[in-house]
Amino acid sequence: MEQEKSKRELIIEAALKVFSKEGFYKAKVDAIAVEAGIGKGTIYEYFHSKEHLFEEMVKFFMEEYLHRLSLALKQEKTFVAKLKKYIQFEKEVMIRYGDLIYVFMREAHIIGIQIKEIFKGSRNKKISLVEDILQQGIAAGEFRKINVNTAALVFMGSVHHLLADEIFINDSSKGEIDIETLIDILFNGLKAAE
Amino acid sequence: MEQEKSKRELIIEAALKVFSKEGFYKAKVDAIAVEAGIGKGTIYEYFHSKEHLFEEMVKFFMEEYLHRLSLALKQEKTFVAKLKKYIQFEKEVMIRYGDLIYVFMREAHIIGIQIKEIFKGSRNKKISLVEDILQQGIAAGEFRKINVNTAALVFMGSVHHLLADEIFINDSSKGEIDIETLIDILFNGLKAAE
Amino acid sequence: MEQEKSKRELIIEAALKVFSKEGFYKAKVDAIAVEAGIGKGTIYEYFHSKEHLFEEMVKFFMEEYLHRLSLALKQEKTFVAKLKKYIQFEKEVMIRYGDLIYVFMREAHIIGIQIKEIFKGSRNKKISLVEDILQQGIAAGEFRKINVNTAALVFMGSVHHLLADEIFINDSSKGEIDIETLIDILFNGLKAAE
Amino acid sequence: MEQEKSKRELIIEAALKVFSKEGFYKAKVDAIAVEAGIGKGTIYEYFHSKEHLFEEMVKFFMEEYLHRLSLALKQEKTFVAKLKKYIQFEKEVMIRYGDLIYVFMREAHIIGIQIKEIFKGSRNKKISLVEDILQQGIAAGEFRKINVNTAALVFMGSVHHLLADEIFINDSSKGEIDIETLIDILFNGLKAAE
DNA sequence: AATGAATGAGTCTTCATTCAT
DNA sequence: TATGAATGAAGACTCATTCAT
Repeated sequence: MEQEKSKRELIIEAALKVFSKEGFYKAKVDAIAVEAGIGKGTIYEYFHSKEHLFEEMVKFFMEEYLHRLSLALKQEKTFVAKLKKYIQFEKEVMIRYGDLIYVFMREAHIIGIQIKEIFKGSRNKKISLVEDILQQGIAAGEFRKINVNTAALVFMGSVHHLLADEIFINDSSKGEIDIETLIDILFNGLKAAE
Repeated sequence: MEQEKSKRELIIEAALKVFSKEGFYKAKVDAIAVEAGIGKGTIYEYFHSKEHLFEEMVKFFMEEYLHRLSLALKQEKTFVAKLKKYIQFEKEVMIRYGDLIYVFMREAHIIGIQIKEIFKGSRNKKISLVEDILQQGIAAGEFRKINVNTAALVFMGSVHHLLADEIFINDSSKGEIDIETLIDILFNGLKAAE
Repeated sequence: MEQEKSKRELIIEAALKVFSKEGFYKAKVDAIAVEAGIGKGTIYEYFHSKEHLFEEMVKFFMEEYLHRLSLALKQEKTFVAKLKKYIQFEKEVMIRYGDLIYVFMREAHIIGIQIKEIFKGSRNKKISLVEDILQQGIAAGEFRKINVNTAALVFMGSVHHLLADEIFINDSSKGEIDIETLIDILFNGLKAAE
Repeated sequence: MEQEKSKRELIIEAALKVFSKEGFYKAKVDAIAVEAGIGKGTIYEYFHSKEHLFEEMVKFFMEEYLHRLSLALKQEKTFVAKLKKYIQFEKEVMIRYGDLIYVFMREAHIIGIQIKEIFKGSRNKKISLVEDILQQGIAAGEFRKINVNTAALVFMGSVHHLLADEIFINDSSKGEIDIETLIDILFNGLKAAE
């Protein structure tokens, strides 16, 4: 039982490596087996099909991702520190796995797997985490009583775009985005002082 | 001559429909031929391979996209109107073609096609268009002298995320994002008045 | 009429070049058209199919080949000179066209074209030419009253093998076979003097 | 191990049958699979491609051929018996496989496979076998001190031509060549006694 | 008569999946 | 339970042939 769970995770982690690098169609089941250090047939002892493995891997990744993000944010006290932690966390994930969530969402859609609900749920949880931080800022009197959902998406989108720009377009594998300017813009806005 | 160009474009447009719906690997050359209303072999009269067709289609789409965006922005006078036009334009493209640029970029990477430069160029042109608008705002004394590159990415990322959230996650195929709140946040910031 | 014959021959000669270099299957009708400097469709005005063109080309080649060989041999008076002329002629053909007759025979067989009779007829004519020379030697009292058919095949086979060895195996594109030794062996035999 | 070698050879032998009958281009991988009584995909477990299979089959055939010829010749004591054995061996091979070596050489050349060296090596080994026999005759004082290389080629070419004439042209599937006359001509020459 | 753009039947090859061991 | 040899459905691509101009 313990053994089986361990092997299952072994496969999922190998799948994560291969699918994130090759995408669903270019990834070979063979390559995943090699990555996991097991026989090809063994994969089919734990998953009905390549699609099923992909689906389970997505679930695993999303849960793990949200769990770790949640833990990371909890480690910080102030909402500013939390926002900066969020940026840091996203940066590390993007450097390691690339723009995986977008990619998985897209591929799941093409494959026809019904995991939209998983993405929706995960995404909403993630948004909630950011909304909570912003709410904390409002409660502290530091932020205006703005629509936190929109604000959360603005923040997340900004971070995502800045990171993607650095990492995927400018090939800066460090993703050295201008955090201070970002925070400044989001906090103080673009408008000139009247 | 005129005829040939017409047939080439016919294929590219069919390819755009099929590739945007199915992605590179799931798309069948056959399906593109059917979509174009021609024989399978005809595609190979105009493109060496499926990959070549994909590459040419991406170039075509990116050029067309930037050209239209540029025209749309020129139609507006004030920078506020331009920013709203940008949102409108992005919304329409995303509703029609989905998150194509992200998708194409990812797939091109996996296929191994050397079109990163095309994306890079296009992306930089698009950023420039937004930077120009923000610069106009600064020149008009309405915006602070902020780093326009970061600001442009913040704006674009915000718009993209809000739209993607509406269209892909919440299935609101209209993408009814909260433009006023977005503009308010970006202009005035999150901070409470002191 | 004159015009048509000319174009037909033009195509056959182009076909000869391409088929002798590429073989039946690898040769493209397109390549033959390019070689002939005409449009692809034009070939089908003169021949029903690739097979038919191949068949007609084989007939043309065999007739031309035998005609020229016959003329070349007639130019020589003595049977020794004729035999040497035969070697010279075979050498030139083999350098220019490769081992075409074998090849055509083989390919015709595979394609399923009924030209075995053509080869049979041509081959028998060629054997007759050599038999006549040998008969001339016998008549002159220079040769024993040996079975001329077998002797002709021995001579032809010897020449063919020596040439093929030089040209195809040892890459000596000149085919410098040891004519004197060949003639010596065939005339005087291998046996030591008693 | 034993099993794998067995399956590999099974495929090669099926390939030999099909390629020798159809030639490289007309032969279908499917047909080879059917001939071998296995699935189409299995062939690709043992060979990268149709070309690779062809190449390996040629190597196999050439080695087997030379090995058997060598053994057959060793069984005979006198050089005359060895020469007759050579003829007998060639006849059997040609009846069974056709003019395979010529054909394979030609096709390998067209396909562009680099097996010319294999043919060259095999051919030289075969020539050596015949040269050794002739050398034995010279050593025994039965043959003149003639150039054995040329003599070997004369002998081999004569045999080949006589057999090809019988088998391919005159459709005598028995290849009943006139061995006595051949030996007589080669031993005693064509010349009339002085 | 001459052309070459258009076609689609035909073939090699890949790879997810099965199943005997 | 774990394996990997065997399979064959599926798909990219080629090229002989047609036919409208």
